[in-house]
Amino acid sequence: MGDGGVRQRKHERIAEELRVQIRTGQLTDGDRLPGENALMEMYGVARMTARQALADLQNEGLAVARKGSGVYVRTFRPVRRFGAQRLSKEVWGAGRSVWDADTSSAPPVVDSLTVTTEPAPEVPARMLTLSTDDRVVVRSRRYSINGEPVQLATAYIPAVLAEGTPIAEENTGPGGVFARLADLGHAPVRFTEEVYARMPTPQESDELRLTTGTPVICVARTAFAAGDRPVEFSEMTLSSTAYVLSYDFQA
Amino acid sequence: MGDGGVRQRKHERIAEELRVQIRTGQLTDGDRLPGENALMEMYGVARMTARQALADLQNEGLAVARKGSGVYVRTFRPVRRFGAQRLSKEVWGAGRSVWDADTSSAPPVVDSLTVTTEPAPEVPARMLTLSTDDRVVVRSRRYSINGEPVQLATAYIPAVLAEGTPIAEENTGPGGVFARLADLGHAPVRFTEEVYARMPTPQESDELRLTTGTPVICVARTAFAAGDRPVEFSEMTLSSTAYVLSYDFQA
DNA sequence: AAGTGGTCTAGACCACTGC
DNA sequence: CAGTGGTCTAGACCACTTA
Repeated sequence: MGDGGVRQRKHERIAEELRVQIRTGQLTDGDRLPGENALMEMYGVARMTARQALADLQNEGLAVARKGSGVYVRTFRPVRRFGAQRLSKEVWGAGRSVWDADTSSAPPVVDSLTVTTEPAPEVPARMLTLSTDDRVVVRSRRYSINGEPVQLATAYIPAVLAEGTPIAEENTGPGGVFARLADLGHAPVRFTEEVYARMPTPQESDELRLTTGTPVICVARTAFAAGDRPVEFSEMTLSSTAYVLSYDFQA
Repeated sequence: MGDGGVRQRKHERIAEELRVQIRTGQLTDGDRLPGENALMEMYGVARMTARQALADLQNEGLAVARKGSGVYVRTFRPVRRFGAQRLSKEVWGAGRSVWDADTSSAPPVVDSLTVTTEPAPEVPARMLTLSTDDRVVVRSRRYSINGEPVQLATAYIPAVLAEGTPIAEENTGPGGVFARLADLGHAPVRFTEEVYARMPTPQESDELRLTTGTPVICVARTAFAAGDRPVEFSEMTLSSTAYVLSYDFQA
């Protein structure tokens, strides 16, 4: 005691100094941080202490490590809007994909797609007011932008509506699933969306090529046709580095 | 070579076995995981290897460490709805706080509050179509549920509207800021909200008492009065363990 | 007082990157 | 091939919790 202040852990002190350099712009987006060896010498610490400091920054999402190369500054700069207007009738009604509604440059591309028909899993069953004996068409896909995977999505449509229609095919045709539902007289008129955030599972981390310190945003959406009949349920997992969601509503 | 498969890192193997026990329900919410010493003996590994396995689980949000006690399973179970309907006119129009619209039990409580008037920071200035020379009333607060902090929020209201009114006081009276804006003839009629997720800063982590592996959800909301005049801008930082956002909209 | 996780040291070997 | 981060070992001391 008597040392005049709080004892600061060495790795915290190192991390904080690097954090300041990032915050003030001395180090910015692609810049290389001092490596383990450099920090060991600069601060006279052991390897694991230097590593801990760098790990702190990575877990905060401020840095990414590239094996064999170095640790680099990563500033948060999400790219793509994911808004309610993407579901407006004008968009899919006109035979364009909902994604065309997005503002920025390159549109997401479906990168992998599987379509199956199977008994409804518990959550989709509940949201679609089905029993788990009822069957649903399941469309799982991954979206990428410029070769970077950004979203995993799984849509569930009751088999009674979708079986034998283009909805159960790989290619649903212009306007996508919603346009086909409209053709069948089940045009969605209302949506509810639930949104939360969490850390990815190792599998999601892999499929979306996420780096340490990158959470995902989970969106669960239910589409209702006239008479409040639920006709589609989707679960989406978005890379938080790729998306900002936007919503607009009246008082 | 010749070992017949992919080399699996020891800490990954340990983490995966624990993950499976969590996924299958052998270990659930408050359960204590095997500690560092136990894992060292069970797998014949060094302390740092056992630590790495436990750290992996913590960074995924599957476990929390309690110093001097152990590492415990944490399953994701958000508590509180944060939806668009909280902003409907019926809610604040009737002199109740927007939070009353939330469904579940104990309402969030303001736990610390500062009100100042100052030149508009860059982002609020842009959203309120002000210059950074213009002044704004800044209301910063922290909300807690049952003593657990869950949200940080900062609201910005143009000083030309708010100065000398209850909006610049600590206690804004029934219905809050929106009701007072309505009294002044600037009732919000439309809102836009932008939502994204990221890892917390060390300061946020502290103020919201977040454990490792808990992201935050950031919400930036702008309220518009008649004639699309922006009258309030709020930045909110929500603990992802406490909130599910919900939205409802028409095609 | 015993056990726990948190910090730290001082080594080692590996796979990968980039010149 | 030199340098990097990733994994791993085998110790040590500390602050904290629990009983």
